[in-house]
Amino acid sequence: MALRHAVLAALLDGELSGYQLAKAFDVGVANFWHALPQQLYAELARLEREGLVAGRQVVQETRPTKRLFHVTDAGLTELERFAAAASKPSFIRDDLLVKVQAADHVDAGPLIRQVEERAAMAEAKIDLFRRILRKMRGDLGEEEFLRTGGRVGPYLTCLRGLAFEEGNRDWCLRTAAILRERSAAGPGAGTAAVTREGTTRAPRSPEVAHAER
Amino acid sequence: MALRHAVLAALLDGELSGYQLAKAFDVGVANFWHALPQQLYAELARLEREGLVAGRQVVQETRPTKRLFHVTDAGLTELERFAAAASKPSFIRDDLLVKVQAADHVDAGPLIRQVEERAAMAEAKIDLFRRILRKMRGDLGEEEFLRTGGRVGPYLTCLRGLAFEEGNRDWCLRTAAILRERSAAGPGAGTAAVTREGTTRAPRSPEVAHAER
DNA sequence: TCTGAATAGTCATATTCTTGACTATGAAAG
DNA sequence: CTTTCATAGTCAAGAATATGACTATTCAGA
Repeated sequence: MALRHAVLAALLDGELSGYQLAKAFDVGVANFWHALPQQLYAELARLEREGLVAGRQVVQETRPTKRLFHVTDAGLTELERFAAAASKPSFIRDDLLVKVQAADHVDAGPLIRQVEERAAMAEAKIDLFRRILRKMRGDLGEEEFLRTGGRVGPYLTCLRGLAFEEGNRDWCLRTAAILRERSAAGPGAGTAAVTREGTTRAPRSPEVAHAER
Repeated sequence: MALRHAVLAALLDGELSGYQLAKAFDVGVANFWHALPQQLYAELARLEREGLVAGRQVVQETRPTKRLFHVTDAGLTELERFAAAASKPSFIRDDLLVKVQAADHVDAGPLIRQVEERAAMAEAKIDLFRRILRKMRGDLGEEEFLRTGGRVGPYLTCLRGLAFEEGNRDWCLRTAAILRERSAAGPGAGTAAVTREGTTRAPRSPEVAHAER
């Protein structure tokens, strides 16, 4: 039940429509959470039923009518409660890491391409985050903004996003370089064959094994 | 469907029981994926039905009987296919970031405590990862190991985990320092009250609003 | 000797997230 | 003048994850 709180937190900086929320929680700017439009519309409906957010309809001349949501006092209270409760640790869950884990046993070519692609994506996010941060702090220097500025929450989460993507990029570049070097230097073949004989797949070592079926 | 591949990747380094897998996918060492024991036992059963892993029973004198699993050739082929397919981007999803996003609107005290607690957890993981890396590379220096060693996959994912936790720790310490400073310097109160008047909660700005209900 | 932790594994339920649709409208691009 | 993009939102179904409880045995410590 953290999506609801993520939505509440996102709505703190001003009213947003479901559609705007969906964009914020999608690509790029999703610094602190990620969710698809369907989830967000559903969550907004639930939150409204429970009185934690309230929406008002805004009829537009040029665009379809939308509903802008804002956090109610009850919502703020709930957020307060959530913020004071224990956080569950966060885990990494990344396709690409699974593939790198298996790097010694699979074809290096496609893997290297994907790692480099990821590095490029990280670079793009880094640019984006830097722009967002500049915009948030305005004329002030970072240190000054963090001491004296208003609403540092979004700035801090964006800083985390930036550092994360920098770490991502650096690791991807290094990993790509290493995999390239190894697949070039690999004795004979540069593919999975190298390790299929090289390392032990250990197809049944004796061990303590008494019975076996 | 990435858990199955995470399991396959984890089994590449040698046979493991469901229980051992569960430990690897739980706290700490879960560098590239995280899952609970129930998921893993279920996934192992599925993988075995589909012939991607095979298990052998090992009766132990002192401990309950266990089953050790290893990846079959079909499993290796499937992993190969997975590694060559496109990766879906990974997203951050973190309770603590949601709370920090709302930092300007909630009580700073509990939040600071949690951020510092997280910093300590990160520090512990850093130590753990450093130990694991040292063990993996043995006598070799890191660069040398990455060039010439066997099975660099796990080493690389562990490096990512290390960098991630270092980023975590640094960000947590900085965030805690900033929140502390601000809650100390806050005019009058150091709590949510600061922003409840300070920044705009914008309870209905006029905007384009034609109709409203 | 009792207690708790570690080993080894399972069941059922509930929540959450993802996939793949589908309805509309207006504006810009070709 | 048609296609595509951006806005705005919704439904249904399925896969993946999480929660909580449960059965056993052995070893170490109070």
